[in-house]
Amino acid sequence: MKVSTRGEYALRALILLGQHPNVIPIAEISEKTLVPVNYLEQILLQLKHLGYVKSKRGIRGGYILRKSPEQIVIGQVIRQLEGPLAPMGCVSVTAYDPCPLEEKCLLKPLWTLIRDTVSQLLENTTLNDLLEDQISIPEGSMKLK
Amino acid sequence: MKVSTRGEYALRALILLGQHPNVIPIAEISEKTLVPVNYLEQILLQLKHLGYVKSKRGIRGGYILRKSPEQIVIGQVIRQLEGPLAPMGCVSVTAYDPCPLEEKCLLKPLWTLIRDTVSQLLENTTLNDLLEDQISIPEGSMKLK
DNA sequence: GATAATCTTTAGCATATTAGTCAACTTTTT
DNA sequence: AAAAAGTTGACTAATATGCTAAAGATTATC
Repeated sequence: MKVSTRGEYALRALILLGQHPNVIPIAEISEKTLVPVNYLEQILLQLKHLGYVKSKRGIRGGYILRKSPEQIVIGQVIRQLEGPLAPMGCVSVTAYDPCPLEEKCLLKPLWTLIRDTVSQLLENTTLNDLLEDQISIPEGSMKLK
Repeated sequence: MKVSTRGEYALRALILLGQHPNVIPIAEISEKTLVPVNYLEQILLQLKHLGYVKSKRGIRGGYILRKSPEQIVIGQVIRQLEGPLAPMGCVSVTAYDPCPLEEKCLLKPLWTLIRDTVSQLLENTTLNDLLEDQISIPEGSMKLK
């Protein structure tokens, strides 16, 4: 049930960019986020292609947010960087992968519930929520049965 | 955010065993769950060492549940078979792994929330719940802010 | 007690993923 | 022109995953 470094690193970079309105060179992002420069380049490039950031070349170049923090949905970033949020292919909406057992599978409801829960959580969190440190425990939290 | 086949297969086997009160040979479990025999042997062995099942050797041998379905907590099975439920080491209770950013990390609250949510879900589901197909969407579902 | 079914255990392998490095190249600014 | 900075792609090392092979140990039944 892990999130890979790629997603984590991307979010770190986005947070840093969200905290500063100006262009920041990769080297500085790397320092502040503790992500190796060369690896970070790949990730920033991908974020650029996805439209989250834009880059400026040359002597005072670097990266800057393209979308506003309210428009950047964490769930989407993670999905785009490291694949479906679903724990199993059989319950993935973005990468459905059928399974021969499916019909009478007693596990599917559980995987579905997990998928829905995690998805709901991440789809309703934006970069802005993170920046404002507004993540909190939902009120009437999870109850089964 | 994937669950590996190992956890999935273990649960499939436990479900099958939970559905039958008698000893079932590996070959039959393999057929019914669609898991390769040799791989299944490893997994059942691990489940045996963990105390979930017991085995009977010889000509009418096979596997049978050791604990009752109510006592088998899905979250624990998954954790024991494939490691911590937490999405990141920095928020894992069973395998905490510090991170230099931690203090001012704006991501940690999010990871914590995910960990707590998934954990709560899986820790409150037993094999019995699966057998009775009683997994359902929690009432006052997730709300952020 | 032989034997056949079954469990037990170890070793190994192929593939995929992850994390990261390196180096050459292009663009832009000064 | 030169320097700073982004762009790109190839390449590597480590690890995890999914699975196979095979030899050995145990036990129920005849």
